[in-house]
Amino acid sequence: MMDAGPSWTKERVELLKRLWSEGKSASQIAAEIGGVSRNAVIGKVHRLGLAGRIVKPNGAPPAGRKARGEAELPAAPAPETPAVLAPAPPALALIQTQAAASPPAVALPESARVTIMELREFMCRWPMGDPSSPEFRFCGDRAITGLPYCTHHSRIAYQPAAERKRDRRVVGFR
DNA sequence: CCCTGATTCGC
DNA sequence: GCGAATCAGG
Repeated sequence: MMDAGPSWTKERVELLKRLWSEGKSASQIAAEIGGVSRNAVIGKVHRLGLAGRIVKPNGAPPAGRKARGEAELPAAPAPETPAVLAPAPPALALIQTQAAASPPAVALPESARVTIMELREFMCRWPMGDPSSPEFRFCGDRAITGLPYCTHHSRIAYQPAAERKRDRRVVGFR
């Protein structure tokens, strides 16, 4: 006589609604309600039309997908040289390798350091730090006229082949 | 690897 | 309608 499984009874749905509106995560709700997986909770939430409850303060949606068919971008039209970016920016791998290889002592002339918003045309665009981090900065020193980098970083960026070969530690690529 | 929610699709 | 599988992203 027992039900095979306590599906979404009124009580359970209301509990779901309440917890969801309280900001509980799907897995938390699933645990509290019991008998259901977080997937079940999410599925139900969507069916109830409760999805996408609170929008982030700024406006960027927390996370989500678009659709199965078009997971990735169709193909960025490659908007030419962004102008704000260096014509030939050093590969990220290279940058990190260098940063890591540089002695903490007299590493880079971390004089300026600017955010992308503070970056000006005459400033050195040498990236410093993890681009995905809010701490990410550009060198910001006075760039050599006509070049995207300051003297210091220009030497690194436009290192002669011969010199590179000798000073191989920086390579990486591939 | 942990977590989040989103979507799909067979049941 | 349901929810596991799968996905994208933090």
